[in-house]
Amino acid sequence: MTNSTRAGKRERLAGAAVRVLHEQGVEKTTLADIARAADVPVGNVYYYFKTKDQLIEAAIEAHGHELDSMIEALERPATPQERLKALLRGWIGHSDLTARYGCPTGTLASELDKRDDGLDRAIAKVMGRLLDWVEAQFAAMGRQDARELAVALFASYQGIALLTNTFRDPGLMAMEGRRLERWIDSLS
Amino acid sequence: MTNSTRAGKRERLAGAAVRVLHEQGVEKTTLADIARAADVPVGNVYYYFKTKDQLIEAAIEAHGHELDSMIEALERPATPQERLKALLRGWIGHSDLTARYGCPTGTLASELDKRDDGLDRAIAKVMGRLLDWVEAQFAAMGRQDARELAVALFASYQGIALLTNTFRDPGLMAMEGRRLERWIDSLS
DNA sequence: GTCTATAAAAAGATAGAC
DNA sequence: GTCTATCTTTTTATAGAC
Repeated sequence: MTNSTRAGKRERLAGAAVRVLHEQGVEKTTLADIARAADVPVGNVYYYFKTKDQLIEAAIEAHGHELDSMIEALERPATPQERLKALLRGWIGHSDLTARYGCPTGTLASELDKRDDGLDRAIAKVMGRLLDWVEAQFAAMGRQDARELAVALFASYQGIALLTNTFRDPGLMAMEGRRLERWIDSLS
Repeated sequence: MTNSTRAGKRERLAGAAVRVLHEQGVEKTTLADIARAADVPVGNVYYYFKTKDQLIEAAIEAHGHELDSMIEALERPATPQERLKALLRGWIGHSDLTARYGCPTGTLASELDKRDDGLDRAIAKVMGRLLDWVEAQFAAMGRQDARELAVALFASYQGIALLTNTFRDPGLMAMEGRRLERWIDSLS
């Protein structure tokens, strides 16, 4: 087998892990679940990842790359206000998935915090990159309190994702999303 | 042994479970952990609870009673604005604990959602009672959009609790708490 | 009613055939 | 490099002595 095939399976496992960890949570997910989703035999997983931790770490990295791509796409709109609203609309667009499984980043962060491996720091870094991007938008709007506003917006999203998930009601996310859009408009 | 002793151990187990589940999470917590915290032999747990699920359910109920007591205490201030700000200050007062373990209700809701027993509905009901109380305060302020405001406030709290936990920074909670106090004042 | 010892099941990890 | 079979550990749950 060539190296490219090897890389392919590794990435397939990491990609499948992102999906399955979001749907089932870290602790309820077995290596067998991920292997099945990636169409790889269970025992073979250990050729690519020495431990379950290393596979989770790869999943965090893969999820981080997805978020980085999202951020890149969000750079298109001309004004920071429009960019932030595009972010909000992206979140609202996933409200059905959020109602079922919560925010992928938030649920992962919450669960990894309970483990004593260092993986909670990895997901914190990923979340930090998105938070920094939001802060940059508020700064571009000329706000001195950009960090505080970024934390507020991000917290509102994480919180409404949790409520949407807990009450299984995508409508909550749509309602709060509209409110946050009005709030962003009011800041200009 | 008398019934009162029996009830005592049952409640001690449920109370210990509330604490340990908050600190370690549902999935990382074993019955042995809870038994140790309650000072009860492991095997004896099954005399009081037939399954782990039933013990978790009792913990949810006990946590619900704690929240109900908190709500009762929050009724003291004369105006709804003061009552909401008292709630905020209570949250801020727990920011160190939140930085270490997250919001007890939110982390529980997030984790229980991944299980296929029905316990996620139980924690949703508990959270719903607090949300309803917040809504009642906004309604008492004469707001027609009381539900929307209640969802927004509660989401902000749940979200900032998650960020506070993820970044291990109690200061985030203090900062957002002050912002929310100003926001409540601005609504009158 | 209380507790110990142990069974049963699940999941992570490894050895070794191919 | 790939995969099967199996070992080990952990944790839930039960049987039965006291």
